[in-house]
Amino acid sequence: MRNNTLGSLIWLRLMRFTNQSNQMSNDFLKRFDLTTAQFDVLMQISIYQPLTQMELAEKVTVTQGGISRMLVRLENEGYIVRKQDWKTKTISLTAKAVSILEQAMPEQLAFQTSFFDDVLNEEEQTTLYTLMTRVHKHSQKKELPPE
Amino acid sequence: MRNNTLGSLIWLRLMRFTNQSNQMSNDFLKRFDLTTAQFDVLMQISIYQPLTQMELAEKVTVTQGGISRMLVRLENEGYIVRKQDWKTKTISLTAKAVSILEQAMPEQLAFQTSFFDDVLNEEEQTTLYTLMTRVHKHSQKKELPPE
DNA sequence: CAATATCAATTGATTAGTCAAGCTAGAAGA
DNA sequence: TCTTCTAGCTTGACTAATCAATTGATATTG
Repeated sequence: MRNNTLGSLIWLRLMRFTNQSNQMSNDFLKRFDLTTAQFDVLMQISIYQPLTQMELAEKVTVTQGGISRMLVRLENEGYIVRKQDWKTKTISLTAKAVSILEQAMPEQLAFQTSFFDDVLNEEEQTTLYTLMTRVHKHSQKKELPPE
Repeated sequence: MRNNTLGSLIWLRLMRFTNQSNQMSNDFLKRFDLTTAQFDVLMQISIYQPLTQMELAEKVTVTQGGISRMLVRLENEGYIVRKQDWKTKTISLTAKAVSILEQAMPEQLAFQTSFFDDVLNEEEQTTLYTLMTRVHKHSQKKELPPE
């Protein structure tokens, strides 16, 4: 029954790895009272602020509904402010979020980096990045096969 | 503010890709009335059945709580049967699940494979698989950095 | 034999997300 | 000006997961 292709093995590997490292990252970020998803969203806001919810949703590849709920939580925690600007809501970070990010960002970057630095040299990392970039870019313009 | 390392770029790429391809896979599997997570679980059961919930949880890297809820759904849909064996519950597939898997498995495998076959040659796929395997295996024995 | 320890599975509260239907406010047409 | 359209956001119902506390069933100990 198991006639796996190389591609399907890569796929599973990627899924298991991201799943696992995501959990570890959640664990790590507990010291800053953040989850990986929240950190990701706050980072994107900090880079592109001020921006609308639609724009943000696209950056983190989440639906409008998903970003709406996430922002409600972040707003309740006092990390962001939204103000109705015209018919759009513009998002920006609070001082609290800025100061937490300042601490958390370098540490989280180092944490992410350590997954690769520990086992791959620079050349191998460049190769991995190049290959994954090609795969990712391709997937973005991929169509669903016909039924 | 953006002094990203190569590792952190790889990390983000992996997260975005798996996130996206997972959604596409969900979309694809709708024709079989399955989600990616359900397909994954059913596949593992089909390979290792009969097995306990703990064992299954480990195979798909989910907590006991997570697998418990997932199995309730799969049981309600008539895909699996659980029977209390001693103090453990043993899981096995129903005929319905077997026949659906028989159809869905080759198609899902082809679908996964196409993410890579379309843009990477055999050698590149082998390289990608090797690198990711090293990264994944390393992450499994990784410890959380001290506070 | 009754009390307790142990291990598997379930469950309540929460985060995170999807889809699709419903609001809401400003823009445009009659 | 008043209705209609539309873009952006929210929300209800659901899948999927986590953690931590609880339940259930057997095994062990006093």
